[in-house]
Amino acid sequence: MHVNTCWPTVVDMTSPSGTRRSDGTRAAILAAARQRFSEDGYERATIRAIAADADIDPSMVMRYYGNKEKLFAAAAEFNLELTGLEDGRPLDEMGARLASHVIRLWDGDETLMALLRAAVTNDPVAETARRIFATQLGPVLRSVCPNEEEAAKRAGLISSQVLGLVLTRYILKFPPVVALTKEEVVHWLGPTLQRYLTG
Amino acid sequence: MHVNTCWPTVVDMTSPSGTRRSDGTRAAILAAARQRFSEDGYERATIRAIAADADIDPSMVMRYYGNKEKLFAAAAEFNLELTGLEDGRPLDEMGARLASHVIRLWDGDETLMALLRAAVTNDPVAETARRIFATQLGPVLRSVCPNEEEAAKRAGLISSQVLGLVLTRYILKFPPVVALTKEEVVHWLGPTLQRYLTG
DNA sequence: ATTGTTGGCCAACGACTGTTGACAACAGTA
DNA sequence: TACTGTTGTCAACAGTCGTTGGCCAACAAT
Repeated sequence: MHVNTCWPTVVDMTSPSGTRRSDGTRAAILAAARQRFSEDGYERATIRAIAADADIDPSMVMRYYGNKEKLFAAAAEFNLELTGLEDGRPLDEMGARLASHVIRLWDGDETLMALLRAAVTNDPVAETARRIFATQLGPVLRSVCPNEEEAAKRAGLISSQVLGLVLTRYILKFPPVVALTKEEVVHWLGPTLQRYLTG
Repeated sequence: MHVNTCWPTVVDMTSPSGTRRSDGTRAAILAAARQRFSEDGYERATIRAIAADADIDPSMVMRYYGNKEKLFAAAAEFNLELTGLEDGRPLDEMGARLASHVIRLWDGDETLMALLRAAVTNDPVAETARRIFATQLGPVLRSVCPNEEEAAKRAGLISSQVLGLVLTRYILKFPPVVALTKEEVVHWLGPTLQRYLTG
C-alpha cells in the first residue's frame, strides 16, 4: 500500500544504546495519549488535546505515530500479567487470587480503561480486546480444564464478571461498587470466579 | 435561562386525542436515534445520520428535540421491568429468574445498549445509568434485605455481573459468551446472582 | 379569500477535526 | 566551513460536526 511514514527509516545511532533525542517526546505523547484515551474515550480524545498535554505540536504526533488509530494501538497495548498465577498454589484459592489480582492490576492503571472505553464504541478496538482476553486468559483456563471448548466458555464467564466489575467500579462508578474494599471484592467475587474456574 | 424552544408552546388540539400531524416524524426520529446511538455510541451517532435514517431534514431533529443531548435523553429512557419479579415466588429461585429475565430483556432491545455505549464515554449519561439501576434494582433488593447499606452493596454486585454479561455478550461480542444459550446463562449466572441476592 | 400556525426543506454559519507540507533550529560529520 | 538528517513550529487544507434562520407548502380558522 504505502511505505512506512511513521518512523524515520535510518535510525540515529549516535547514542550507544540506540536511544534518540526524540524518545522523551515519544514517551510524553504516549503518556498523554493513555490518559486522554482512558478519560475521554477514542472519539473525544483529540490529537490536539493529547499534543497540548504533552506540550508539543500536533503534527509531531502524526510524525511519530502515523495517525490516530496507530497512536491508540501503541497506547492500548498491555498485559494482564496472568502468567504464574496458577503454579504451585492450591487450586481452590485461585478464584480469590484472581479477584485480588484484578483489583491490584486495575487500580491506577489507565491503559486498560482506555482500551475498554474505546472498545465499546469502536469495533477494531473491540477485536483487540477479544484477542487480549482470549490469548492471556485462555492459557490459564486450559491449565485447569482439559476440554478446549469448555475452557473457552469458562474464560468467557470469568471475563464477564471481571469486566463487569471494572465497568461498574472504574467507568460507570456505581457508588456501592466504588465503595467496596479490596477485601470485600475478594470475598464476593472470589467464590464466583472459583465456580467459573472449577465448579 | 431561556424559554422552551423545543416544543411549540400552543398545542394543536384539532385531533380528538391531542395527536399531531408530526407525531409520525417524531417517532421515526426516535427510532432512528435509538438504533444509531446503540450501534455507534453517542459521539459517532451524528444528527445528520439519524435524520437520514428517518428520511427527514437534520433541522427537524433540532426543532423537535432541541439538541443532541435532549434527543439522547428521550431515546435512552427505558425500563428494566423488574417489578413483580419477587412476589409470591420461592426466594431461592430468584437468581435464576433474574438471569433469565436479563437475557429476555436485552435480546433485541437496543435502547439499553445505546445507554450503555453512551454511558461509557459520557459522564452525564453515566449518571443516568446510575440512577436507573439504583431506582429500579434498589427496591428489589430492599425487599429481600432489610439493611439499607447492604442492599445497595448487593445491588451493585448484581449490576456488575449483569452488566458484565451484557458488555461481553452484546457489545464486545466475546465469542464464547455470545455462544452461550439462554439455559447456559441461567445455569451459570443464576447461582452467582442468587448469592449476591441472599448469600 | 384571509390570515396565522405547523411541517418541512435548504443553505449556511462557526467551530472543530485529522492531517499535510513548508520551513526554521539544531545536531553530528566531513 | 558546508552538508545532512533529525526535531520542532506554524499555517493551512479539506471535511464534518451541531446548530440556526429563512423560506415555502399545507392546513385551520376566520
